[in-house]
Amino acid sequence: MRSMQVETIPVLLAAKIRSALDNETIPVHVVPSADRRFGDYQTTVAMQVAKQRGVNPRTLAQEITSRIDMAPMGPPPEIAGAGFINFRLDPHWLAARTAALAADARLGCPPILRRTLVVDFSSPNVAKSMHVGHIRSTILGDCICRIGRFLGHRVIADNHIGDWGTQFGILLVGWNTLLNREALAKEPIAELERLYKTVSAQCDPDKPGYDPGLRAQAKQELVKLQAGDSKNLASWREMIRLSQIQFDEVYARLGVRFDHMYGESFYNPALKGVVEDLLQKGVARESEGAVCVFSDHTVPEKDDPFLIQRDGQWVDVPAIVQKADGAANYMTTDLATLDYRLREFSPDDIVYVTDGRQQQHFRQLFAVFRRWRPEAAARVTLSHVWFGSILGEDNKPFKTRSGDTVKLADLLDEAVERAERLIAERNPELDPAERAATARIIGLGAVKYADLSPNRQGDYVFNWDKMLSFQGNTAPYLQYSYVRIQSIFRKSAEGGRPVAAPAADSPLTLTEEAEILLAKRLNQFGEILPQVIVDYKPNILATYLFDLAGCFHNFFESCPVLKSEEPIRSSRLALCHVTGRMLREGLAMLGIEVPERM
RNA sequence: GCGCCCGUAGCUCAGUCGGAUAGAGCAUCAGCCUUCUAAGCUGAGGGUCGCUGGUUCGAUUCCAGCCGGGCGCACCA
Repeated sequence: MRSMQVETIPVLLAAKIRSALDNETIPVHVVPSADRRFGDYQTTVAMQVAKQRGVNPRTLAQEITSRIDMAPMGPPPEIAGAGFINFRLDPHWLAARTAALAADARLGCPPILRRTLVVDFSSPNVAKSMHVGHIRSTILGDCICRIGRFLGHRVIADNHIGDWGTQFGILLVGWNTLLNREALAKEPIAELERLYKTVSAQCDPDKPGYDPGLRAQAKQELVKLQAGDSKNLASWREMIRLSQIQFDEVYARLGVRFDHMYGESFYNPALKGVVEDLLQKGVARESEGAVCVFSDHTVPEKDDPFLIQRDGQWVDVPAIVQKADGAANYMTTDLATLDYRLREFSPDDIVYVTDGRQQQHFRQLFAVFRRWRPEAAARVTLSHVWFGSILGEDNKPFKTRSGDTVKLADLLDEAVERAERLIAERNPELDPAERAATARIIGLGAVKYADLSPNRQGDYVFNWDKMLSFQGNTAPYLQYSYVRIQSIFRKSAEGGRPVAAPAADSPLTLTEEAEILLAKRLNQFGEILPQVIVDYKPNILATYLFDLAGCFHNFFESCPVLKSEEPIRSSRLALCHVTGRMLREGLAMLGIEVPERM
């Protein structure tokens, strides 16, 4: 399929305005009109410019519109209110554009400057089960990758697995003293979690069974591991191997793929050099036995990630790159990772998808990196794409290590089971094999959509019913819209008239209100998709698809397709075809599949 | 204390580079299946956009100050 390589409607209209203003650089925002009475698109640029120039906005709007030639897009623009300029689209022009859209591989997305994007997401920990806390990063990150790829960017998905750190001291003590081989063979992650839980409780001074000796032993095992002790190294590798099996299973179910899974340990050999280089360049210095990066006082105190006000005084909150015990921490690892990625991939953007509580960490990380490698930092945009917490019914965050978390695998099972029950109820004719396959698509889609449709920065309360609700603004609603379109094509084929994909030059005939509204909405896909990636906000795409589905249902209710006469019939089939494709591909960008029947 | 985020319909949430009469879903009520899948569609009711000021022709959106909630604040990630 070819690409039509055209600009979006707001871009075309903005160009006309700029040319009318004799100013090619002025920012002009053309947006879909809030109300249908005000046409299809509107701009407030006349009021803004009039303000700067101290002239009457309506007069200026008059001047602008008199110099705009709208043909063949639509009638001359209208002026309304205080100086709004409203544009209307000619249905014939819209019909031609929609026909081209139907045959466009990019669904109307404008050409882009290709960028290289590294996306760091999911980041599960070895020896722990993946739980609801991992779901947002995994699904959001995957979605960003998918949209980036669709737009034509080079995307590198990198899973920064937690395979190193102090928890392995505790795990090794458990491994050496409490390991049940049988349990490990049966349920490796559950057994590893049991080891961790048992030993860590005894290493916690605030807990009843506290054993200082065991705590020292854990530290000892960690030191041995870090020093390359072969026995500990072998145990550690076994833990990673067992964990990797779990990760692979979950990712396969979710349809998430990574280009790399370099764990934290991958960067171990580089850590010493990072610290030395920071010291040598004067970015870091020793403080209380640790190696730290302090504020360089180049930004106002309140914007300085290395300062905080306490009791009216600005005090240092340095970034620690080497602890007093000589060990590196996650700041060091992240710096080494950043350095590696820049050398290996030469990215234009690096995106970190984590929860919002790590905002300070990333502000410090980015600031340290800019001071450490200014020339490299100038070539890359670093973004922390953060999201809110998942809360329990009591409005308190899920605790990560206290056992009360819902396992991701269980969540997915439950979603699929619920979907299967619902399908059996609604559509008993589906044979069991198709029902199972459809249940998987619907159940997983519901879970993903529940995470992608709200604003990522908000917290949300975990709730089975809400997450798996199949009514209203949900994935099943969108999938259902697609299914109904496919049903039309099936019916047509059964009647001996299979429907071919519409050609770019096959004319559409748009007469009914619902057809025109649907066509307008279809043409907005190319406007919203770039917005989604600019702010990394998949909910914009989700909202668009929901809205599109609404327009389709509206059209579907009021405009018979197969029973209408030519040329209306072909025209409506083309509308169905492009809507179906947009729903399928739009949902695919959210990581959601579509069934043919449900 | 300081920083970040949040506060929009009974509930869950969209919407802000300032724009016209603030939108959905759920729930409630009233309609629509002999007709392309009713997981749908149409309509109704429901709002001091936390409060108070400021900037502006125009503020849910920007600024300041409050109120309420969440998170974070040297060697965990």
